Amino acid sequence: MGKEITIYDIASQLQLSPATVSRALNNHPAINEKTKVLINAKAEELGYRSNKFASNLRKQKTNTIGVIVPRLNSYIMSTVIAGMEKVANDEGFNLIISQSLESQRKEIANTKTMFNSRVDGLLVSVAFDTDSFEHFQPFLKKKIPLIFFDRIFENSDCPNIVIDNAKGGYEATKHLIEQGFKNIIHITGNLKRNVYSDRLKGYQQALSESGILFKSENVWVTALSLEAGKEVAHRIKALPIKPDALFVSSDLCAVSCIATLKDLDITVPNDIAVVGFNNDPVSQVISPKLTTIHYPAKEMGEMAVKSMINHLKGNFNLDATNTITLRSELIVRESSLFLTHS
Amino acid sequence: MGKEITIYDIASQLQLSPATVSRALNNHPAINEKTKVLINAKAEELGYRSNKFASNLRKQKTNTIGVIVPRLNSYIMSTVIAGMEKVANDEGFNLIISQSLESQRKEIANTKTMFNSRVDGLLVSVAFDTDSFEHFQPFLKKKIPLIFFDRIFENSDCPNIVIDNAKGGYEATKHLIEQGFKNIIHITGNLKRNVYSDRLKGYQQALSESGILFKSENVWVTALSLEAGKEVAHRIKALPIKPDALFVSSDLCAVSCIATLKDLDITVPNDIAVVGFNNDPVSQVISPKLTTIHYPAKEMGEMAVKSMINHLKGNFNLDATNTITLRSELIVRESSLFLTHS
DNA sequence: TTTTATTATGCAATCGGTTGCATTGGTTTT
DNA sequence: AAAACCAATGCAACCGATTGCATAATAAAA
Repeated sequence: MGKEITIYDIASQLQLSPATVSRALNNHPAINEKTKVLINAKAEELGYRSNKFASNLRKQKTNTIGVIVPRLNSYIMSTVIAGMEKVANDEGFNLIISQSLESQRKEIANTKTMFNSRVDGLLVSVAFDTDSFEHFQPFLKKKIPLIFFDRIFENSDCPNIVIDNAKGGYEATKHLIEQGFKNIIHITGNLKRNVYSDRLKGYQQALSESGILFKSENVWVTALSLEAGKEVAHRIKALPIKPDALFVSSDLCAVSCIATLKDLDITVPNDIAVVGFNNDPVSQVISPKLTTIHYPAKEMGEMAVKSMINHLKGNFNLDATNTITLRSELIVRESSLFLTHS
Repeated sequence: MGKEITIYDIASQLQLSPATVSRALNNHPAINEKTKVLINAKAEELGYRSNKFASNLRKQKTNTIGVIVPRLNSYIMSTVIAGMEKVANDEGFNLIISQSLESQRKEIANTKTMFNSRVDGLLVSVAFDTDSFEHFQPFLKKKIPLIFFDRIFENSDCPNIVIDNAKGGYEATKHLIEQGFKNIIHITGNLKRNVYSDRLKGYQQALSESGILFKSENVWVTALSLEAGKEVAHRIKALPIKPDALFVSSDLCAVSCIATLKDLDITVPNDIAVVGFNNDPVSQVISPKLTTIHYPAKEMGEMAVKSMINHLKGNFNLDATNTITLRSELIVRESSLFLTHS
C-alpha cells in the first residue's frame, strides 16, 4: 500500500520544520505568505492528507456532532437529517447518527455510545417513552452542548429548536371549525412529548374559542403509524355517532386512515373531513389531497447544526438562546373542505 | 470541566504499567484474569472512556465507514441507512453519511471528503449522472474497500449489493400482461443506472416472451419524482391512443401520477392499470392500492455494512464475492387488476 | 540445583499534528 | 553603535493508546 505522506515528509523536502508546515497548512498568521504557498504546493504535489486523529488527539476536539432520532426512515426525520448533513458537510463537521427506535432503553445506549465517541455536541429528538433526563447528565457535567429539536425534553434548560406546535394545532382545528365542523376528533401520539401535547393545547384552544365543548374522549392517543390509521378508521366505523372531522398529528397516519375509511364506505371529506400534520409528500398524492400543516424539516436540521457549530466555535452563546421557533403554516387542500351536498 | 481519565491514571492507581492496562481493557490473552477484573473495575470506578483518537492514530484504523447516497430523504434510502446504522452501531463502527443530491460533481466532492476522513471502507449508491469512475480510484489505489449498493457502477470490479432488477421488471410487466394489458408504458429513470436499465431489460423480455412488440417510444425517462408523475399524467392525457397500463420504476412517482390521472378523469385501474416499484408505505395508503415490487431496503443496508465489516475484519475476502443479490418480490394489489366492465 | 518453559508484566518507541516558548536575523529607534 | 523591536521559524514537549521486545517471576523438567 502507498505510504501516507505526513507533515514531516513535507518539512524535510523543503528543509523546514514540521511546526512551520503545520502552521502554514492551518493558515497561521505568523507564517510568511511565500512559505505558505511553497508548503501548500508541496502538500498538493505529494498528495498529503491531514491525519484527523493526530490532530484531534492533540487539539482535544473531535469535530463530530452526535444526532439521536427516534427513527431515520420517516419523511420528517430523513429530511431533518438531510438538512443537517448539508450544513455539517459544508462546515467540515462529521455527524454520527443513531436511532432510538422510540425506546428509552435504546436511547440511553445511544447516548452512552455518543459520550464514548466524544462528540463535541449532541442533537436529540427524544423517543416516545423517554421520561428520564438521567442519561443526558454526563453531557451537561462535561459541558458538552446538548440541543433538543422537534421532540424536546421540557424543563431541561437546554436550547430547543421547534415549531410552534400549539399554533399548528390551533390553526388546523380552527380551519376545520371555520369549515363548519364541530365534532372533531384529534388523533395524536404520546402526550409526554411536547409536539403532541402542544398540538392538543392548540386544538383545545380553538374549540374553546368557538364555544365547542372539549371532550377528552375525542382525543385518541395512538402510535401515529400506518397501522394506527387503519385502526382509527375501524374504530370510527364502529362509532354510533360519528365525528364530522379528524385532526391527525401525522400525514402518513391520516392518509392510511382515509384509505381505510374509504374501504369502509366513509368518504373524505363528504362524510368526515381530515387535516394532517407535516406536509409529507404523501399528502399531495392521495385523493382527496390532504390539508396539513407544513413542517420545515430541512430548515430545522440546518438550524440545529448551525446553532451547534456556532456555539462550538464560540460565535454565540447557546445558554442565552433558549428556544428557536421555526415557521410552520397551514396548507389547505381538499380533504378538509365542506362540500354542499347537492 | 472534569478531567479526562486515561489508562495512565488507572495504571498509577493500581501500581501497574499503562501497557498492562491497555492490554487488559482489550482483553489480551497474556493478561491474568484477576488483573483484568481489577483493571476493569477501576476503569468503571473512575469513569474511564477510551480515547478513540489516540487508539486510531496508533492502530492506523478509523473504525469508520463512509456512505454516499443520492438522497437521504427518500423512503428507500432512509430505510437502507436505518439498516446500516443498526448493524454499524452493534459492531462498534461509525458511519459518515453524505448525499450527492444526484450530481456527479457533489459526489466527487463527497468522495474527497471521505478519502480525507480516512474511512476504512466506502459504500456508494451512485448519482443519476455519474459516468466517471475516476473519483473512486484513490480508494482502489490505497486498497480501501469499496462496495456499491442499489445503484452500482458496472464493470468496476467492485463488489455489488443489489436486487435482481431485471427480474423485478420482468415480473411487474409479466403480471400486467397476464392481466390482459398489452400497451404498457414504462416510466423509468436515467438509463445509465443499472437499476433502471435492468428493469427495462426485464420489461422487454416479458413483452417479447408474450409476442408483444417493444416500442422505444413506450419508455419514458423521467426524474421519477412527484413532479415527474404529474407530467406523465398530463402527457398521457394528451395522447391520442392511450396505454392500458403503466409500469413505473418508483412508487412515489406512480402514486403522484395516479392522483393526477384521477384529476384528469382517467381512473386506475379501469382506464389504465399501474404497477410501481419499491413497496413504499405510500403504496398501501392510496386508492386503489398500488401493485408494486417489494424492495428489501433495510436488509440491503444491513448486508452492505455486514459485508464491509466482515471484509475489514478479514473474515472473508471481498474480492471473491462479486455480487450479492437480495430477494425482491411482486406484491399484487388493486391498481393492476383487470376489472370486467359491467 | 541448574536448566528450560511458561506466564505475566514492564519498557520505550511510535502514530502525526499542535503549540508555548525560544531563537535567529533583520530593521528601526535612540 | 547600542538598544529595542519585529517577523519568521525552530525546538521539544505534549495528546493517549498500542505493541514488539525484553524481563521478571514462577513452575516444570533435567
